[in-house]
Amino acid sequence: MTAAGDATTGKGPAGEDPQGADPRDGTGYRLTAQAGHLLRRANQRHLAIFSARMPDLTPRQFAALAKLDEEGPASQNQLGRATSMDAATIKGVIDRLARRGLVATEPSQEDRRRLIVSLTEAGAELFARAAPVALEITEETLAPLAPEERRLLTALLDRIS
Amino acid sequence: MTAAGDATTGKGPAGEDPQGADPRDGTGYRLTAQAGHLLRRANQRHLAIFSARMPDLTPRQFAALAKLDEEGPASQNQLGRATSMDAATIKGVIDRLARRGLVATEPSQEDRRRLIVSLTEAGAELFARAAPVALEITEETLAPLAPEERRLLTALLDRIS
DNA sequence: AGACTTTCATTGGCATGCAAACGACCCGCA
DNA sequence: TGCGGGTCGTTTGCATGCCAATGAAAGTCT
Repeated sequence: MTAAGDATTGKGPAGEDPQGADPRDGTGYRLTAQAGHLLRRANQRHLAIFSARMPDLTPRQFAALAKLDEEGPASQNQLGRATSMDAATIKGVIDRLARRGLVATEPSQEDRRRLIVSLTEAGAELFARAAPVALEITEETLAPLAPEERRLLTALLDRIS
Repeated sequence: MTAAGDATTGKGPAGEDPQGADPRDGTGYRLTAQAGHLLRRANQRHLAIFSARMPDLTPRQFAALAKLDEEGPASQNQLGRATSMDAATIKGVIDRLARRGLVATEPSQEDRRRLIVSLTEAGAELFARAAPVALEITEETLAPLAPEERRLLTALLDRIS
């Protein structure tokens, strides 16, 4: 270990307060006990696993390809809603995918505001190769949990989404 | 809200595959069933709640204040590790907090590489007012769950972090 | 002491993510 | 038929978030 004056604050063992309010100090707040912090950390680990296993696609780019594969062509905003990205975000994602030739865009005939996005041949092929890896990523993300716990976590996350 | 909630049973002969692989289509991938997607969506909802309840502070800015209040002054990188932000990210957060006079920075005496960050009077006061709100944010984030489920989710998230 | 390894802070670059503002366009309704 | 409200895509601005590279400063090992 390093001896560079790095007090790791061992703190007390004690029966912790699961809510994060701690009577020991004035404000009663422990960052690491908050749901938001835990969600962020879990997500961070997941993203690290993702980029290690699928270096050529970002999670969002893959999500867009997956949804296009799942549901077929859609307008940009539709696709954004389906993947939980706002209009500004999905635009950047689609632009980058289009620049790589993984998706194609064309204006809609019925509604001239809309920009229809569809998978290209290359995009479909890449997705087909990537999908199994994506399942492995989910697997590795949930690796610390037993099968029963994985289903439970999934269900709980879905309910607070 | 979706049918993914009943994933706790062994299921029948050919029920849903909770892992997200679905034999019905070629690639066998359902985006909305993946842990990463659910983590992201849950986090998204949490961030929305946060910014609605605490418009003057971002989650990361608040986290930095909270950690400083909890552990006292620390170097920038130390604080980053304590709040799970990398060196590049924590720098921006501290810069913005310093510009608002909520934290102060000064070079360390013992180690001239280090930049010691501490709460200012104003920062401590703001945190004192914000901490109760932060607890409410956690509360609202977990509102859809029963107390027992909240503890369970927290524990599961901690294990995959 | 001198070389090698680490750590610290900073910077540049790329990719989200969200809010707000815009112009174009569609639709229901008076 | 014309108009106001809502949608679509775009752009700008700000705040993460991470990687890689860099120079300065410590620490370690011989």
